[in-house]
Amino acid sequence: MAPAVTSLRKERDLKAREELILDHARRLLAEKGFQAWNMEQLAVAVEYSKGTLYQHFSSKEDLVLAVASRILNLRADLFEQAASFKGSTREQGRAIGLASCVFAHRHPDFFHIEMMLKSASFWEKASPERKEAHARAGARCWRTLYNIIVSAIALGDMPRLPWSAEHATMALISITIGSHVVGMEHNLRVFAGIDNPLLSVRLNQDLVCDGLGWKPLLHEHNYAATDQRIVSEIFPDAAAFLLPT
Amino acid sequence: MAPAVTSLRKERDLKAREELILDHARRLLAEKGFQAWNMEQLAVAVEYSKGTLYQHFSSKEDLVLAVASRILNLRADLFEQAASFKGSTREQGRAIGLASCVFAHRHPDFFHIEMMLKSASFWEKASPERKEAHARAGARCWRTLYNIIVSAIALGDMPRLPWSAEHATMALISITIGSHVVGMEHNLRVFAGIDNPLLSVRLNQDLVCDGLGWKPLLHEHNYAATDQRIVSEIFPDAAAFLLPT
DNA sequence: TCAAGAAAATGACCGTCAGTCAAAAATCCA
DNA sequence: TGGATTTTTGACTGACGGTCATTTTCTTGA
Repeated sequence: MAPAVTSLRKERDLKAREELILDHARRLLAEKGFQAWNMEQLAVAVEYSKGTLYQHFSSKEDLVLAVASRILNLRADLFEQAASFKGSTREQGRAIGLASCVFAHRHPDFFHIEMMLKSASFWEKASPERKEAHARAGARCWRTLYNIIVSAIALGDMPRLPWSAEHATMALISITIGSHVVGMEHNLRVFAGIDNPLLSVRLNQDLVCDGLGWKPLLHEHNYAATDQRIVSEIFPDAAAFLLPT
Repeated sequence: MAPAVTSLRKERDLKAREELILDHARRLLAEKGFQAWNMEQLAVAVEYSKGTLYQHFSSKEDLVLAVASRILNLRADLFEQAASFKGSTREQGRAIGLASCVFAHRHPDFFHIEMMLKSASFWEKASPERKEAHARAGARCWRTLYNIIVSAIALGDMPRLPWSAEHATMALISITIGSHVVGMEHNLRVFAGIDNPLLSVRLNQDLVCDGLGWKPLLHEHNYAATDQRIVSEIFPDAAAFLLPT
């Protein structure tokens, strides 16, 4: 058996190489999508052979899922930062809404990867460990919003009925995902005369929050001021596209 | 030059063969998804050669897009039927909401095809004609809902501000698509304890309609009775899964 | 320092499949 | 009927994901 000190270094090296592979894979995904590159090209880029790639990932899909999970964790990070905003529960919910826009702006390529994950035979080609890791990352996002909504109900900011906290969470996630999907659709944007898709996402989130009766309602509070605070306190570098000029 | 009568028959035969191909392709898509069948298998199924398939469709993606457009037109048919419901504008909107559920129930496999269309390099492999046909089918769905919302605003059922009819349409489409996407996500369903995804779709649609201030609001009207009427008058065979037992 | 054994890296090779095209078959027309 | 035209065919090509026998590198103990 190998000395513990040696095997630890090896493990570290292995982890570093995996990161290297993921970095390059992510770049290729952003630049070319899924089809327009192959494992040989990735191998050349990272300066290892194809066989070595397959020691880290069981398939191309498995690799892409790993990239997706890493980016999804970045989203969860943003959500958790947003949730730390000091204000009413609805303001905290709004901060998460802004976080989803910051994320979309920082990772515009991720949208297509996410759509890919929902389609096709992606999941049956991925390894169980990666699937679980992805589920965990998704759960982080879910939980962050869910906790705020539970607080909102407990504090009386949101009426108890007729929706459970779980369903309110799902509604907000649904409108956010749906708005992003529709916002990417070129034709619909033309029909609806939408030039700033992220603005539509936020308007739609407001709509659902009001529909849920989440107080203070849109017309009861100056949310433009809230947005100012959220941006300056949490996403200072995102002011350019989140706040009206 | 060939006689007109002959070339007409040929055109008809060609069209019939295209339908045959589309029927079988659709079956394969429903049974196996996109990857797990190939053009050779389809050729055997329709009893023509692979080369003949490529006289109708420029690529596998082109063929799948044609299938998708055909199904999307079926959805537009349902929407137009729903829009003919006699009632308030919000009731008509609700009828379209139910139509989207009827569609999801009749074509459960279509969801994955639609997601595929949003991802990857699908569009660059499809022919311009098929892309345009698909855009037309999408526009039919959009327009049906849009017209009702324009009426709603004109009649004062929906406040003029702060959302345009276009944006209200987009919001309802977004919540519908988003709810379907989330409803398909197994993990989220477990988290949220959702056993009937279609019910969530409808609840979320209600949420947005209320958020839009579309009168009569949910608590101002007995929509269970409306649902009864919509189902009996427009979707009589869908009572089993649309109405509470 | 070295040799033997263990572990890791490699890339030639395999099977599959979308898409092509020259040859064959079918159809048309004078 | 036979030659010209159109349509159909399926063998072939190139590309790619994935494998595994061979080679290279590293570890260990004397």
